[in-house]
Amino acid sequence: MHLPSSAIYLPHLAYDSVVFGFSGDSLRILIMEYHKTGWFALPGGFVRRDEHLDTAVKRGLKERTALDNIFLRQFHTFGATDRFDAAAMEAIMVANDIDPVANSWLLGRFVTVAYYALIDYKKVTLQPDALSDSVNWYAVGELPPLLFDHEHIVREALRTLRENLGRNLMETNLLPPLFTMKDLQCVYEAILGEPQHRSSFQRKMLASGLLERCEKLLTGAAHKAPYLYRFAPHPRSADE
Amino acid sequence: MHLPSSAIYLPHLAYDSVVFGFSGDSLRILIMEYHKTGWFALPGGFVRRDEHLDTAVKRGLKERTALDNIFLRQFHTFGATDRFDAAAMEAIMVANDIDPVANSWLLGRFVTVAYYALIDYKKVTLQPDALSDSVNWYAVGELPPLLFDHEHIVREALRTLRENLGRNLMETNLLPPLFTMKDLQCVYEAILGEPQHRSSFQRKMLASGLLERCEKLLTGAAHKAPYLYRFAPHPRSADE
DNA sequence: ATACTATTGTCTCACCGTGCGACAATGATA
DNA sequence: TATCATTGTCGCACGGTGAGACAATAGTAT
Repeated sequence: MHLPSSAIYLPHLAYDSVVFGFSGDSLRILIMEYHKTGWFALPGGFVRRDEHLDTAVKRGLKERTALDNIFLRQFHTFGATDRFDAAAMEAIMVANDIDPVANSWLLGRFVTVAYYALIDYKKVTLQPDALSDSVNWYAVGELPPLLFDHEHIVREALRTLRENLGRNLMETNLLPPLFTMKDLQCVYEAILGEPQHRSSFQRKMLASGLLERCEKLLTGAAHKAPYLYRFAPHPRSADE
Repeated sequence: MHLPSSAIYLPHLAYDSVVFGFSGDSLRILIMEYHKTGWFALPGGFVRRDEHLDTAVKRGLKERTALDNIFLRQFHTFGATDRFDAAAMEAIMVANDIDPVANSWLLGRFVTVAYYALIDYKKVTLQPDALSDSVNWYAVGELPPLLFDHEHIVREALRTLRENLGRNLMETNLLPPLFTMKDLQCVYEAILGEPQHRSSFQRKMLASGLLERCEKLLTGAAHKAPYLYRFAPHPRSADE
């Protein structure tokens, strides 16, 4: 079986990614399940010796989601000595017919750099890797128990995402090029986990200078046709 | 000469610390100068194989400042492939009579986890390490040219510090246990780099619920004696 | 064609935080 | 006792925000 080798990868250094998906209503996270163990974990990987850290994470994400140009942010590096569970890792290797002795570098301690990503999960075709049975979406709040310190990592990712929502959303590709104010509000509500007041939300968004209003929307809905908006290529400040 | 060995430290992983100091008026940063090279860099170090990442940073800081219980926050991990300059590193080793061949692990690529710290520089006795002539304070904005990507790291540290000022300041030990509103305002102004309006500042701080007011201050100053404040052990919310 | 319904864009109002200036209180000094 | 510098507080104007109200309108039912 093809396995990462200590010759090409930096030892003791890994990354994990918390991939948030959004599809109109709920916020979910990408979780992978290891072969024959029933264990769940965040998708992660290793960094090649001549590769930019950010590039490694993009590469891993592309392998699993077939998506390029993903919105991706590093948020914390976890370096506790007890965060890694060598026994669990060895069990995973055994379940996958990997020789723990020949690959003992995988049993050592790892410092992991954690990233979060935001993608539209309707656009994704999930692709399990060599070690995993499946990669699936789980609603935040209904996650299975995760290996290592991955639940902690998820909590920190969600906290950071909520703090930075305003600054991030424009680049996330979570919305189509043209969208209604209602669409935008749904994204905010899914991520923040609480309803937003319609009229205040609209006023705030319009005042932010991040949006450009376009033409009308006509699709068959029994009500007034809403405007379409797009993210402004060059966000304007207040005085324009 | 005593030198870190690849047997005790995690390879390819380092930390760098941006130590902000405050002494009543200006904000400064701790910069070290390498022996016989005239080159400046941030104080940093390596992580022992059985050591928590955070612990490694605390250890390094204690060696240089003799301070314990420092306010310390991780803010970013820098993982570009071109961030390290092997030629410069080799020159430093030669200037310090270190054999580059026997210590070639130091010439490879390093991913560095960056932290910032906030300390009161009146309480510090600076202690150069084995590789450095001196450790000194430099005002932000008057830094010497720094090695590697350290200027970039400093900019990011300052940005993060300013964003998180409100949440952090209580734990920084930048102020004595009891302090006046004026003292607090000076800290804010040094860090933010711009003057604050006295009365608004006072109102905002009192409303934050982070402060407790104590008795009067009597020290000889030709004016009304100001109240003394301390940080509330259990910050109260608005409704109390 | 007309009435009705659901949704949307906007307006108003009250409230709160903030920049900014004014004023009184007060400890030290002359 | 008078003066001064600094401090605590108050008032005002302004802008952002939560919350509700109302008119506009595209589709649907009658």
